[in-house]
Amino acid sequence: MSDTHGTVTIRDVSRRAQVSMSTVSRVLNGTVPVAEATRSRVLKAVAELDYRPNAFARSLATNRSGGIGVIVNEMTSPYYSVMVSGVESVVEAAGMHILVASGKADAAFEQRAIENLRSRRVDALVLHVEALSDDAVLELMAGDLPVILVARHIAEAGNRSLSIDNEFGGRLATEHLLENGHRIIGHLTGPLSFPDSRARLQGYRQALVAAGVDYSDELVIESDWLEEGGYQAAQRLLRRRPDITAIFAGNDQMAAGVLQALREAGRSIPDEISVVGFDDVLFARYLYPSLTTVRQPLQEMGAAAARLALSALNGKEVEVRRRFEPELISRQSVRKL
Amino acid sequence: MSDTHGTVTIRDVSRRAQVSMSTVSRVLNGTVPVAEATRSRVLKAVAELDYRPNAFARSLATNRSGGIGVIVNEMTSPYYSVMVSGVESVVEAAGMHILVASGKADAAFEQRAIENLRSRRVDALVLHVEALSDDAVLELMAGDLPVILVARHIAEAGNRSLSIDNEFGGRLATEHLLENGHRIIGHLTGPLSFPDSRARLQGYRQALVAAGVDYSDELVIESDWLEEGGYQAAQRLLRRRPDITAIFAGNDQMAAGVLQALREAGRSIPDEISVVGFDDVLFARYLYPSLTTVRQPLQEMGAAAARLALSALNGKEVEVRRRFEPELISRQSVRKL
DNA sequence: TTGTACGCGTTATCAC
DNA sequence: GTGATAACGCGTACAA
Repeated sequence: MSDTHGTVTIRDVSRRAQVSMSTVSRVLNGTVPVAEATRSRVLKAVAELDYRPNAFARSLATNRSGGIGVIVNEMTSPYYSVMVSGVESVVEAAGMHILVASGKADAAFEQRAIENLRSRRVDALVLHVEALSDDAVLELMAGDLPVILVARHIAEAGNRSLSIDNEFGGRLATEHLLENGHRIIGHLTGPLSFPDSRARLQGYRQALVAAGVDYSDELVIESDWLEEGGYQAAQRLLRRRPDITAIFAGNDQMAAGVLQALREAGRSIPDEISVVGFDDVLFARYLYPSLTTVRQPLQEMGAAAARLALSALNGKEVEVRRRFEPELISRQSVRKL
Repeated sequence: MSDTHGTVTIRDVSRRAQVSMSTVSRVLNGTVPVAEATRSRVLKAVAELDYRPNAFARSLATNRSGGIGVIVNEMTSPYYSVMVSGVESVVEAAGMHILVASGKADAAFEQRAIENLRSRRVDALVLHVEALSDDAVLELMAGDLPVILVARHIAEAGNRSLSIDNEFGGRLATEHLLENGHRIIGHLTGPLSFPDSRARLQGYRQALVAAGVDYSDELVIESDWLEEGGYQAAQRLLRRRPDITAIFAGNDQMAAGVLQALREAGRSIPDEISVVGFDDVLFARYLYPSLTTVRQPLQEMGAAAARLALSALNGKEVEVRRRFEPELISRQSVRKL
């Protein structure tokens, strides 16, 4: 009826159902068995009064917020938002929620974001931090707040760190080109300060060697993950080695720049030059030609991280994969030689 | 030193600073002036003990969570995430945080999402809901929780609803094509059940008429916002009117499908046919040719919504723009005839 | 300007 | 299986 006369509390429910507040709490939380008759009486009162538990009071009593903190570089990025959505699906299903903060791949930002989420009293943290040092991360993990590390391998973090096999991904991309008959394959890396860049480069190199193709520094250019960087690097590569027949870009954004540079140079794709990207971001399929790339299972990794976080909370051990393997997505930007 | 022996509370600080708990509270919240000497003594104690206020207790006492709820169709969408980031920047600057939930453009989902955020006790709600009826929205807004409506105009919502002038956007796109000499201009709409679709169509029509070009149903096809839909609709359009020289797609995703269909039909873009999209999502610039489109000021609108929400909380009136105007972003997909 | 004492709504502990 | 009651940590009248 009239729910305007102040807030309905558990005490009101208890009075109406003629039981103690404790019993109401038990019915609602299902912690301890309650006689069926009492139970339904309580539920009836709850419905009639339209009672909603006060999350603040509950949190104060349990010292749990029901929130999981998530940190990624940039939540607007199509790349990270997929990971976040993986976390969310699991967390949501557990009746909890997520709080997202941006780290901007900057140590100070990341530190601040962590502090921020802590002050909000999140129950656990899922971190994708790129700038923070291993030591800082480990120190955080030593605290009492459960922390799960995503897309980053730190040996000392044990089973609390999930990672992607970037080396394997680099191999996948390169092997795909080799299998299509390519022998002169350029590679654009992200900044080599990123472990991901180095691992992908390593995979590229391994695949070449395994196929009996000599590795050459001349074919590798360090770039910056960005479209413009890919554009310029591709131009340099074309000047250095006009005989190149394929380019493996370290991410899709650089690949977009590569496509543009090739078009401007009058090289048709994939007829004259093939291109492979990395990430499989949303726009990869919209590029022209649609981009063959290496997909990272970000959604799955986010979900696994969430499961680990929840398990750390309820104490139940859970089996999740800790090393994720990328997958080749074949589209139109590669052609058989 | 040792911060492992239990939690530091405001009582510990008060004892150490030789003041009452109230005084500590005052210093921390700056509600009431405190003598400078006392103040610095308190701050010193806070620092020494590394005291962090308990957000739960604070919320229980103030009945404020510091959280602003945000609902969008899909938070992974590059489109909506921009709006969310607009909200976040303002909310964050105010020392608060956001909670995001997905509405999936489905009334039941939207209702559930709202209920969910309410149970988390958010202090205000920023809503981008497409399926929920006007009545349901108005009923919600009649409650005690401040609600700001985004990208949706409901007259009865008064100054709590922000909207984009889609009609103007449709005019912009069409006028741009007209100015470039085009006369036979097709238009692909989203589902006409969406007010946005109808408004953009209306703008298209107005621009034609204003330029003395007859409007023809034959040139308009209702589609579904999706790439595949745009692809098929473009094919139909080409069959109906092979003499068409330009297509205005109701959003960028359909425009991507249009580009593909045109390529397959052997019509070069923009030499034979020009294309304009709507939204300016992230991938618009990566399409080939890069897409001329109509940008929606989503970031700004999100920020304005956040400011309104905060103003509703602290009672201070604030001036914000309530009607937003889209803007033409000229790229490579349109050519002068 | 500062201190005292109570209330916020729930869960947990202990008794019955 | 159920009830009484003491925390939980902070804000805030009210008093001094």
